[in-house]
Amino acid sequence: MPFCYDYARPALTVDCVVFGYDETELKALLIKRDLPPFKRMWALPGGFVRIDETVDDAAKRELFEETGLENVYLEQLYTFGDLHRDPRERVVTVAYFALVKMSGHRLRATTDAQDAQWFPVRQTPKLAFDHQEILDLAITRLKGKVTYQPIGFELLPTKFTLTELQKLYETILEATLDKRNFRKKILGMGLLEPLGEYTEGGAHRPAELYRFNKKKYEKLSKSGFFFEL
Amino acid sequence: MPFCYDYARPALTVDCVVFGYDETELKALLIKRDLPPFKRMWALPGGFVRIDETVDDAAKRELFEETGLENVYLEQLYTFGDLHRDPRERVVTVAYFALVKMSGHRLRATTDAQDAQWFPVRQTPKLAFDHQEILDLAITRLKGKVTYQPIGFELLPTKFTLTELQKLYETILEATLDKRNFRKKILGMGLLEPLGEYTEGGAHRPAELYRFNKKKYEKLSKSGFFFEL
DNA sequence: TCAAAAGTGTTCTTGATACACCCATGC
DNA sequence: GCATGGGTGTATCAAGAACACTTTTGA
Repeated sequence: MPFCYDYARPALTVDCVVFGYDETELKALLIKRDLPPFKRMWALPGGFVRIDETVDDAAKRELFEETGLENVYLEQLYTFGDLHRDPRERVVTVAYFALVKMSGHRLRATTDAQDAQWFPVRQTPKLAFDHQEILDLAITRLKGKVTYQPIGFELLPTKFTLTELQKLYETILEATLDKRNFRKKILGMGLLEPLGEYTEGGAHRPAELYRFNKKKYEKLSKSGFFFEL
Repeated sequence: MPFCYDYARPALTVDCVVFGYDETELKALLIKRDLPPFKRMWALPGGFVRIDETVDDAAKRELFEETGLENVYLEQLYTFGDLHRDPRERVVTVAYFALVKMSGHRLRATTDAQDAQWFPVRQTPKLAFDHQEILDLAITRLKGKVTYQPIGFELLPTKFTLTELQKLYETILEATLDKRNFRKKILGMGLLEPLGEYTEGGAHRPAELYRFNKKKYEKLSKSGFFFEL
């Protein structure tokens, strides 16, 4: 059933930059488009916002439909409203970025997507629409945010070693960090719980596993505590 | 000429939180609505995004049409996409915030607005739609941003004294600052040019006037300089 | 016994904070 | 000459940066 309006209105979509981390590299999840325009080209997962769902819900739904991911960290990034982003017609998109624990989620390609794959964020194929611009902004935002909000943990398994955590930060920040200073600072916040469990299997001393105490962070946060790396 | 679509699409609007500063207080510009819904209630200036203009342009246009302001600092804030923001129909709005030099602009109420007026940001009347939520987010953002980007100058006249600048920061941050430390830091960046001109008319020693050197900031910025208060 | 990563403290340097008096003007 | 806001420097303190060796394990 078609709908009619007095004035033409832009279409509204959502697109998600999904970040994952696989022990050495920061990756973004892309889907291969199954439909025109840009058929068979790689793009960010996304799609139209329905009339009866919030924009946030649309982002969650599209993410799930196109990649099978759910219950992930999702945050609004920016709204892209240039005129010719989409060759078909006027489309405004609200971009989101998501952080997922790669180890804990299984991908599946579904609706509208032939395929879904992880790419190193700095070595992606040519992307459809203005998705490269969106990806670049998401990387910048992640880089900026990770030092003053404890969102890095969303990219790691629940249990992790301090070295893994440090490598993650080094990867995102594209910088190297001093091991002792890093540990001093992060442990000094008192947000990491040592588990008394250790990695096994390396030809070297086992590393202790830690867990991020989110509840404690939220409590401290309310009483003025400020996470900063 | 009406337009038809296979699926109903949300309407898309822009809304602007316009900040001004009048020597003692941070203010927001509101308009009194001339049309339903919420007729005769105060609201943020804004309106529908046209099919042939970018979202940024829509924000500029609405700001100009409803308040007469142009050439002001304007930045995208957040997109609000809940279901029942507007009682008429589904409307998603892209919110912006603007910073204006109150002294240098004359207001005028025009299209869709009976009246436009400045209100202290923490003492606004009840607002239409979810505009209070938008205003609150804008205040938070301004507060967060002003310490690490030199946007405060957009709220002051081109020539200002250090005391005026300090008062501005104190107002936005809702905190008091130490005079000597403030001056040391801000002058230490080398972005303020002393003009050798002085205020006149007070029953006290005249204060030197300064100007913010935006070009110098942009140049330094590219070579890694980071503004921080 | 060797290789490989884990773990651990101290010194130095830098930037943040705290603080009080003299100056120029108008009335 | 006094009231008002403008302008200035130093000493202390806290946090960030730099830096090297010992421990534990598997092969």
